[in-house]
Amino acid sequence: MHLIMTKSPHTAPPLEATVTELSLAVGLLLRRLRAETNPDGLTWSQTMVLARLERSGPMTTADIARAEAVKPQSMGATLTELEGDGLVERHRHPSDGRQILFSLTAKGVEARRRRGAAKQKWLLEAITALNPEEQATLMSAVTLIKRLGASGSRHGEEP
Amino acid sequence: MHLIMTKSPHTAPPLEATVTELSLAVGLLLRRLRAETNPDGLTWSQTMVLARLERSGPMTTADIARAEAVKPQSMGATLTELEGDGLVERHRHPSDGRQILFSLTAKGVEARRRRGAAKQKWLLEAITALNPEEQATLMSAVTLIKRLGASGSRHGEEP
DNA sequence: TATTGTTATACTCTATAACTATA
DNA sequence: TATAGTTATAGAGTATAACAATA
Repeated sequence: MHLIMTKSPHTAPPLEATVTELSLAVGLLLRRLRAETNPDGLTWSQTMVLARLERSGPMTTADIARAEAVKPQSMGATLTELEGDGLVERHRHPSDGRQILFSLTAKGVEARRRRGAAKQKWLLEAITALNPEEQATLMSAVTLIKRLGASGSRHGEEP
Repeated sequence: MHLIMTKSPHTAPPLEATVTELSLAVGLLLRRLRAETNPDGLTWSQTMVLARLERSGPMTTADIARAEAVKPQSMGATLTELEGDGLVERHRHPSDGRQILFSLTAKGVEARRRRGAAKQKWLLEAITALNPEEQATLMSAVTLIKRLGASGSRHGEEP
């Protein structure tokens, strides 16, 4: 069991150190993920949206924006790119003419399948190299980080 | 103890799901952190560099770039901004005329102190709201995430 | 020749503001 | 009037490429 220790107990309450260390760690990992995203010419953000649609099924622009904690306009831009690449398609909402549902196309599903094999190999290997206890800790932490990411926000929760 | 379960056991090995879920969670949290960074007019990246210099002492451009997993040119831009704001200052390296050491100025130290109190209040509160076991899990995971972020890379390790 | 840093340029991601269409 | 989405513009954060100075 590894615990983060601040250099001296009097600097700050441990939880403040955790905020800083968590921020640094998350920033570092995300930059690594971003830097390596690209077997299909997809950016990291595009990949994340595809992953979410695959997992959650058809969603509206606003729904995806809420889940990813970005503004609808920003998500609209990403979806337009993905649509241009033929990876997602739009459908009219059955009862509300304003809303538009996005879902993966066959090509989008295929892109997800290919990625599963090739991408983020380094991260998969790094996680595989952890011992079982560490893997369990990481998986538990993922749910906690999601809660933190969704907490105290005007944003909606993730499904 | 919370475990992430994939919807059906046959979709993918659990560790692949962990890669995806970890990516989504980290992306979400980082967007929240980025969005809220700004009591002093500092951006998130600037804040992270100040935090690192505070923790590790004087570092060269290349050192910081390695630690943050960005290119030296990118870090150079960030450091130039911070220098322009009077938060960091440069010093000649004692033995190598090519290298430049950056350290916090008094104003930079003050900015860190003020931030400790005010910033990322929502995250500190969210972490405080976790139970002790969850907090311990999170702290353990921070060290794991740092290792993942540094793994398999041409980048150096973090101090 | 290899390394550290700088300058110039471009792309990704996201935000804010103003607008249109539907509820 | 409130909500979903679109269009236009801007800024932050990086990257790549080409260069200068030092080792």
